[in-house]
Amino acid sequence: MSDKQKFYITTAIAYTSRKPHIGNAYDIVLADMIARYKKMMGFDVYLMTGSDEHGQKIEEYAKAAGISPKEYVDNVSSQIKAVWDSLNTCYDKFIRTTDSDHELTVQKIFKKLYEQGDIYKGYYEGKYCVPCESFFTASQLVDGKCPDCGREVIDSKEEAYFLKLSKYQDKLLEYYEQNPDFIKPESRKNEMINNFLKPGLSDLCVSRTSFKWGIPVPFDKEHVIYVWIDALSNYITGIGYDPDGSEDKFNYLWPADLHVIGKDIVRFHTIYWPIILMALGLPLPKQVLGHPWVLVGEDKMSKSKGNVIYADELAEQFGIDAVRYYLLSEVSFTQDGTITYENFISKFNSELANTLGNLVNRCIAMANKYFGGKVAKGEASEECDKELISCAQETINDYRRFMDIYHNADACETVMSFAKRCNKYIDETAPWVLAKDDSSRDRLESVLYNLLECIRLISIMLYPVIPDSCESIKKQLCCSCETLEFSAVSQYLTGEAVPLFARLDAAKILEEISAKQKAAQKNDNAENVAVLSEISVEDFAKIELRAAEITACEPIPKAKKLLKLTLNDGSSKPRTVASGIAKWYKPEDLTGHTVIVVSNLKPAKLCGVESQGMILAADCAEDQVKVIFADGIPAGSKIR
RNA sequence: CGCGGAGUGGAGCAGCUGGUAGCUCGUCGGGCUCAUAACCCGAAGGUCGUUGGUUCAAGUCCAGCCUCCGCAACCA
Repeated sequence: MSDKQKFYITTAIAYTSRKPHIGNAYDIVLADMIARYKKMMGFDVYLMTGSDEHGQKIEEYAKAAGISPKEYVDNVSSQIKAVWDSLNTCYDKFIRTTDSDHELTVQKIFKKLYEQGDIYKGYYEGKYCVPCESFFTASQLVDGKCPDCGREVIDSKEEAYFLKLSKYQDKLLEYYEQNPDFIKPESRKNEMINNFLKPGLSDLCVSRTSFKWGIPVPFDKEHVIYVWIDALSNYITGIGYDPDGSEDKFNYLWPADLHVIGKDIVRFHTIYWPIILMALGLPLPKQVLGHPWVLVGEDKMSKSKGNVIYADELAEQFGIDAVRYYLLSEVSFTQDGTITYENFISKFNSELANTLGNLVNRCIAMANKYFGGKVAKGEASEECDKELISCAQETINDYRRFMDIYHNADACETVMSFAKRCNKYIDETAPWVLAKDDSSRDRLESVLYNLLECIRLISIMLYPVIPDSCESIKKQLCCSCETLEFSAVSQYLTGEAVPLFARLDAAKILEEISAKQKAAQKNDNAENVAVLSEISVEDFAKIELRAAEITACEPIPKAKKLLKLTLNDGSSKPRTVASGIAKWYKPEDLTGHTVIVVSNLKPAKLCGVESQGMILAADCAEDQVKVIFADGIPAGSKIR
């Protein structure tokens, strides 16, 4: 295919439950950066990404939306693709697990593994709570009873297919040992060995009967193939694997050189996936990179918290490269990165606009102003020249070293501090002073040449991170030389100076954003006032409310949010109620007060305490709850 | 003793295999004017959560404790 060495890189495929947020997008941006870097280093790169589209959740979401699962995933998958595209990512293939060739191959894989005995039919044994219609493992039970309702559970068996993990366990450990770089970062590998491999693997359940939206087991229509074999196989089905004879493309590309995934799914990629491959007789991927997450402030992003940031919207507002740069320079190799608008703007202004953008702009401007853009290589004999050049060389070395091990944030930092060094060089040489004196014309020219060379090197190094901006630099330099070496160009003829990044007005933007968020929140609240449908008097009559005096109150150990209340509800027996108000009330604040209790609520067990009813409380504001006191009303009074 | 992560100048972070505590932003003072109110220099500011231990020497290793944050359990 090519005389270059191949590099096959994949991202995790995104789950089509909803539009991906910026944290999900980190995966593809990181992979894209690596892909671009590897291309630059002369590899024949193939980057695959895609969407994971089966499963119970999607079945449910589609049902709730009143459309078919296929319609649902078609919609979300195209959103995923749109977000990826909005970030200027250059993937070669976008696979969908609903692609017919993928589905067909997965069935073949399943069948092959079954026929050779690596998959067998067995029973998923567990405890079943009939009223809750739920399965639990023995460890999930509370006092041997249903953790949801506290009632007795029965032993139950469900037919299912299993993959023999245990059979390959030793071989897998051996692979870890022989390939010390298989899992990165290192800490994740230790996690896998200590938590899963050492205790011993139990066989993996690879089919389900509880939902239909999946690839059917080809020889047993009651079952669908569960996510493991379906989703993980994308890495081979997407490039033409076939148990009956694969395409050339597969033979060329496999094994993958790098799986880029989030740290939460390392286990699936370093235990289940290699074992599936071993069972298929295929070589294992060379490396799995489990990257950290992007958090919003302190929190994980979630829709319910209302702190979701979408990459495409951010790119729309601030520019594609701004988003790429933020992600790639902020999220380090092992530690979660955080994103806030404040940080985003501050980083944008200080690093992209002030340090880099301004450097390029002032240098091109000077080249044009003093030499009409025509700047040739000259002597670089002064001390500061030598320093600059050796700094350039050092930067290139460090940059390569970091990029080769995917320390993207460190690579960005290295290049940025080199840009700072260039700014300093301008101060040291003061070209505007040289320009005043005709006799220092040669000196001025070589100073500018040195700067333009440095800018060229920076644009090459940052290309994988901020491709559009680096293209723009190239255009301004009118130079297509991509040799990562100082002094590779003999003469420049620069073009018009175009600012790369316009500084952002932080105060103004933050104000706009908070106004927008407030408006959105108001909308939410307005909707919440009347979201429930009307009920009849009869419905209301089903609820029994009584006044009850709190006779005792204590915290529940192990429960952060719960208080255990003992109530006198007028009856002879004290009533116990667990209430999630520990954050706002101390036990002594409540004892002696009278409250209103829903007295005919089905009891439930919470953190080991049986709660017989609930007390009324109001959600007053964001994160503020007030109990409704009914002091003075005799205990046991019926409320209507 | 549920699992895991973290506690370093005002903020956000580096500090791997132990030997004078660094970076970015912010603050203050100065310089420069080619450039995007940018750029450059200097200063202030930390007993590196706490206690004890190992060592000639500990953010850096060990043990205990405290606090914060996720997850799990959980707002009946």
